[in-house]
Amino acid sequence: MVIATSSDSQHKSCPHNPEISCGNCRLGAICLPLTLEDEEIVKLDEIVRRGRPLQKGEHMYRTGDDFTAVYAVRSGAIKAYRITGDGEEQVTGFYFPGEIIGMDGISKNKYASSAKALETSAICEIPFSRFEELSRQVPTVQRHFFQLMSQEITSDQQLITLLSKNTADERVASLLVSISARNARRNLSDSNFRLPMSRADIGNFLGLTVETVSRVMSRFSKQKLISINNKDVMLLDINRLKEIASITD
Amino acid sequence: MVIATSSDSQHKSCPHNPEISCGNCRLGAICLPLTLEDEEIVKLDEIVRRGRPLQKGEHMYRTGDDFTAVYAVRSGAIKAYRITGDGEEQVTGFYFPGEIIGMDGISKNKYASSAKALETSAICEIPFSRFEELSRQVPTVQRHFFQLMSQEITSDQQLITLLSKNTADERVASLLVSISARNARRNLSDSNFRLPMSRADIGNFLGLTVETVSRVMSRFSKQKLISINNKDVMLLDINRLKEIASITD
DNA sequence: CGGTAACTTGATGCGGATCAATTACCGTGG
DNA sequence: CCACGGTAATTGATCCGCATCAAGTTACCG
Repeated sequence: MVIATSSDSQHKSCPHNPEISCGNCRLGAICLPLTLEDEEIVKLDEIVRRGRPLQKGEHMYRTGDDFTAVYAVRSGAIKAYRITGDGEEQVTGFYFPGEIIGMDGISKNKYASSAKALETSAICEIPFSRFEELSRQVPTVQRHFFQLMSQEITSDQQLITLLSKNTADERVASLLVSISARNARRNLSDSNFRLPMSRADIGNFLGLTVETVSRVMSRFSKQKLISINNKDVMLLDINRLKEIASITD
Repeated sequence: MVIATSSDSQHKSCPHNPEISCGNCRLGAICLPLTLEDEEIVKLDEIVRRGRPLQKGEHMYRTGDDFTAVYAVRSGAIKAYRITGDGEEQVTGFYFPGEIIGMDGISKNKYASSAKALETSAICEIPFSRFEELSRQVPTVQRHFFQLMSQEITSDQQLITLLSKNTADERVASLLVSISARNARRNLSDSNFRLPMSRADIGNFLGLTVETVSRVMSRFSKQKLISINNKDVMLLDINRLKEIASITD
């Protein structure tokens, strides 16, 4: 093995490593391959394209771009957003490793939203026409993709409920608990993590201003529910947070 | 033809008439068969089940029921809603003839929401496992269903934006314009219709109280934008309403 | 290390919620 | 057909949570 001279010599263990397949990706258990047999994963692998990682701020796609593919996040974090009639941004979701994004493009064959990287992120591109074909051949793939889209619908509906009924405290607690749960799914700490998005993005997503988000988090901190150091968060009392978020399912 | 003695002798021209197939349903142009060839419509017809009409207040399904089918509304109007952690209702959508409901049940194989009739409604039940099979055989069916789910996602995201950014006036105007457009799609009047849902349902859906909905509508009425007589609405200045709703797409 | 963007904290104001009281509607039975 | 009771809708008065405006403070990046 050649000793690398540049600083990216640690590349092989880097989570953005492109030399990976669905078969050996440690996200297999939560990503698209979830229910697949080995030979089906091979077929999926033939379709999936892995490009260079996106840098922070780079777009995967923008509103109005021709829809060609859905994307699986392999590392990093992505935010999806739309632009309102009067030019404002509305964040519609945050996507973490193992999650699929871009399904809103199917209906009109153009993306209805934009997606950009919140930090350096590796992405698996899944060209849709080839994937559609695979779906027809492999019932479990079709079923699983129906389920993924359905999941997107139910999570959007949860957000609708949140925006319609909940207070600022409840909204912020919900987001923290949600991120915690999604970390747990990836076998990461459910109580100690870094928020990849800005306070502005959080506020935008939750239908609150930056100031309100900041105040709520400060208050949670004073109440010893969380401990914050800029973007690093520690959940000190997850159960209480869940209560505040009034998580039922 | 036998002269009917009972008052439902007008049954044959009634929109709830069960003696109908996808092939002769006048909603074909906007419903599931949209893109299908004649022989494919026949296959779809073999799957679709048409039961007796639902009376006002009757449920199609409830949260937690086993997911077995998606449903097409043939006549009437349906509201979908979930129950929040603290027992409150959150209306997530209204569904009119030609629209498909129940797709949120796919992901967990249980319905995530409940659906009930706002007035007497005829429903086409589409058993999902048989439909899945048809999707695999007929690519256009699969594609069309992907599109329907995607559409549900984008319309949920529009609602998210509405709830997050818009004022009471904008929300109410949006709903009126939306219902108007959906009526137009069915070749009904886009300016003169009856709201099948209560003010409470409207408010719940839009994240407002009954009182606010009532006030906004009264104000719109004073401004000669609409004319209201209980549930009957006439849109007097659709363009202005669209401006208020700041419809872009 | 300077400049700028991100974040925090405080003071004030407003849109819509809440509380309260009529008024209009509708199904039901006399 | 009309009287009546219950529900839905309207209208008014008050209140409160979060937005807005403003002023620091801290992190970040070239």
